[in-house]
Amino acid sequence: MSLPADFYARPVLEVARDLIGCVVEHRGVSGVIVETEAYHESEPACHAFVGVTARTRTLFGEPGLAYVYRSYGIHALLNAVCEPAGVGAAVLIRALEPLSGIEEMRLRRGREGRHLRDRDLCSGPGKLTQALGVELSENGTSLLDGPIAIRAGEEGDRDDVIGEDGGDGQVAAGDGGGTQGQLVGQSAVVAGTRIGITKAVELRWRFCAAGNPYVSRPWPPVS
DNA sequence: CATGGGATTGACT
DNA sequence: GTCAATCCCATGC
Repeated sequence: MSLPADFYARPVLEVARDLIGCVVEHRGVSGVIVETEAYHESEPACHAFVGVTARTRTLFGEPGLAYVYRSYGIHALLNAVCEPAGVGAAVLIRALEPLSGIEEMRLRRGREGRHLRDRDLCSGPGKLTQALGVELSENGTSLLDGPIAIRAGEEGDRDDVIGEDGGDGQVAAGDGGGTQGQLVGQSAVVAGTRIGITKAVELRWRFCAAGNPYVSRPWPPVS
């Protein structure tokens, strides 16, 4: 069962957090979402910041649509459109923990895929679309009953978010740094700053499964 | 119509 | 650590 439209028709930050632990399936392979980022029309890092254009049309569409666009002229990046229709917002899927069809993922990752560890197959937004076989032409398709499916994970509630704070941008002081890798079941989620953007860099709108080795980059940063 | 800048990755020094 | 690849489209003249 795919997640319903109501799931996506909520504030994009909630959806981004709740998608951690959910499962994406496409063309015979699947993986658990371990990293997401939220984007909203109210902040300049979001494509929808400029309003409705040919490029951003999907972003302003129905919640539960797939927004797929080309990044750096090379990669396809996969997003889930959120909030009510008319509001430009989406969650970028940034990393997966491969679940099924791993050999197929290796093939789709090309020559190099054969030599990769499982943890490197989907550890980035461009890598996972290649491993899943997601293409630009799937922009605007439905995540509810289209070619790309997202369903709830096996785990139950995952309400506790580590690292959220009063909004002053400080990282919650890492409890000595040594316990970051301790999993509290699968439910712990850490919030941090988004990657690869130049605007609104201070917003901590990135969410990762705490201590999960399949994320694109660790949080907190290893400086 | 010309230009510039990416929500990245992999190869290379 | 640096850097090129590559293309869509928003912006400005």
